Amino acid sequence: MPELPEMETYKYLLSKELLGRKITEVEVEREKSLNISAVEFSNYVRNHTVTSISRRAKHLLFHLDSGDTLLLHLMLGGWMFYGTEEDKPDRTSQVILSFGERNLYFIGLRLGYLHLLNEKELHTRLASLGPEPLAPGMDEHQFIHVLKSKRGVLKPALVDQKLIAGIGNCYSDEFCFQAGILPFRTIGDLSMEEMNRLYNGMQYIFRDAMRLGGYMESPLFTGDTLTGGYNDHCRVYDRGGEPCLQCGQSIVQDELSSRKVFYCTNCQS
DNA sequence: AGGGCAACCCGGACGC
DNA sequence: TGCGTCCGGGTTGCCC
Repeated sequence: MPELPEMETYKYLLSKELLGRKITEVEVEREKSLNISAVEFSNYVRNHTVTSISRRAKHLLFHLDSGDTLLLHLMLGGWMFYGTEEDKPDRTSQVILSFGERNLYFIGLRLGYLHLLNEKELHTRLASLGPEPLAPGMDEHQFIHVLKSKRGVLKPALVDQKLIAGIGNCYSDEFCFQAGILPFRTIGDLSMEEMNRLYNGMQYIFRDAMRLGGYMESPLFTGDTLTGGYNDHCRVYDRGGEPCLQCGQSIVQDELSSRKVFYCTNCQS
């Protein structure tokens, strides 16, 4: 669900709102979303200031002036809303952080979580993640090097967070479509030219999706026109049975290592 | 090493 | 309207 471009959009918009602001109140509706008790969590977080917000893979990191970090993973279907009590969408939230009048609502955290970690714990938690797909060092040579370090089927490799971190079910299909490669191809069978196309597809799709605000369905706040701008731009994901926007042939919905997968057999080979 | 799979979790969509 | 049922899906860990 929320993947790199969606979290990057959250980071961009929330940074503008929250940097230097103090968390005035904490409300925990669902203790399981935390790694410590609700009382401890509140005591450690309340009256601390958000000094910066960063992203690592599909995680969002709220750095506090205490030196601790709130590590957020939205997993499936998690999302956020920032606004007043009246603006709040009619959904149950698991955690609410108040910044004076306005609140940051964490909604739809099922397997998702908001964990309070010190520097060491944070480092340990993120240690197994692979490199960022958009890091400066991730040029085509590095990408191909990383990809070829794994054998097996392409799509499972693309969504493997230990290999490259931040790609999920939707964008892996979009990269493959952009590159004209079927997602169930084997990595070892890909030519250099195809791997280059995959790299360029990843760069293009991710940058385009970030520019347009990702595919989250709900706005982050009232009047937010950025979030979700990419909703109608997916060309294969969740378009099973619909015509391919490039050739008109029906998009195939299939299953690959117990994941949904979408592709066009005419445009991809 | 890679593939397969169960477990985790529960709001909300859907059916009757 | 109201209640019961079941789905979704990233991640981890285990087994083969």
